[in-house]
Amino acid sequence: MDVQDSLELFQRYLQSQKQHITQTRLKIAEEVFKSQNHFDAQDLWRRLEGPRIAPATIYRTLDLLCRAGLVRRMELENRALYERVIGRPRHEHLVCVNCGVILEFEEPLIEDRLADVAERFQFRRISHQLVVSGLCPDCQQNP
Amino acid sequence: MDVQDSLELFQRYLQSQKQHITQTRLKIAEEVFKSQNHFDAQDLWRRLEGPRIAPATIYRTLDLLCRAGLVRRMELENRALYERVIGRPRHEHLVCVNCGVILEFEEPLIEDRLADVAERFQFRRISHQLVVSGLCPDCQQNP
DNA sequence: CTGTTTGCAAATGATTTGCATCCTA
DNA sequence: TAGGATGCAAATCATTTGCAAACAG
Repeated sequence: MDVQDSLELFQRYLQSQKQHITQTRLKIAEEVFKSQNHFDAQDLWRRLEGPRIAPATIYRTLDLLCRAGLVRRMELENRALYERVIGRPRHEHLVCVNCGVILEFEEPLIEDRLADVAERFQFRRISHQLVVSGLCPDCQQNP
Repeated sequence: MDVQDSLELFQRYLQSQKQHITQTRLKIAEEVFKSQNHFDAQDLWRRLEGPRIAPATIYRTLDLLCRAGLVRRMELENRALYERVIGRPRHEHLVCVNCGVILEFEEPLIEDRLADVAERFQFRRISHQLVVSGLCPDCQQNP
């Protein structure tokens, strides 16, 4: 699943929603699909300096990418982070409250539990976010 | 665990931190401990109308209550909700993206998994938040 | 008394919105 | 060519901060 494949999925999503495939959207999506880490809307905007893209458009496009299921948004203290999701295993996050480092872990059993819970409540799941806050190994040493 | 007991714990916390026990802090804490539901800082401020309490003080006091472990803060889309934690079983949340209703569930197995993960990463947990977004039973009927 | 805490008002900062113009389809 | 998409700038809105006055210990 490389950048081109992801872009194609995005285009297919736009078509399915009868939305326009524009240069701006492709430019933003490409930068997102090239990302290796978590980033916020400002980061992305800075990385796209050069082409004159408005912050508003960044937000609008990130929203589209989330709806398309290609990007995940996670709410942290006072800011939202995004990450490419497509072509990556499902995972959750450990966030260090001291240095801010984000570690990822996979724990399929949790997903199973959530499926049970949803069924019990007759709740139709769309997404979830699990964030564990604490101290990473480094910050336990140097507090 | 009633309001008085909770207030006492708060006072004990303040003393342990060498912070003042003020009328304003007690007033806010009391209102928090009386709450039955999730609320945001604005809600709380509105409920305290009458005594002239500044929003800034609400935020500062909520922060203290969280540090004291008596209140939990949860990050939702574009806003933070708080809930009284003391004297209640640990639980996670289902949030309906349509009507906003918040359902709670207990799932101790998830906590166990997180303990394992933390050990594996040598990560010292402080707190976590798990929010499942989706459609509640009602909103599946009337979309 | 002396350092904290508070109210007030102003500052912040991320995100959203209104709108004229531009660009897909 | 028509209606959606974009850039721009202004508007929002929750939260934070600076500071003089009020208060707890």
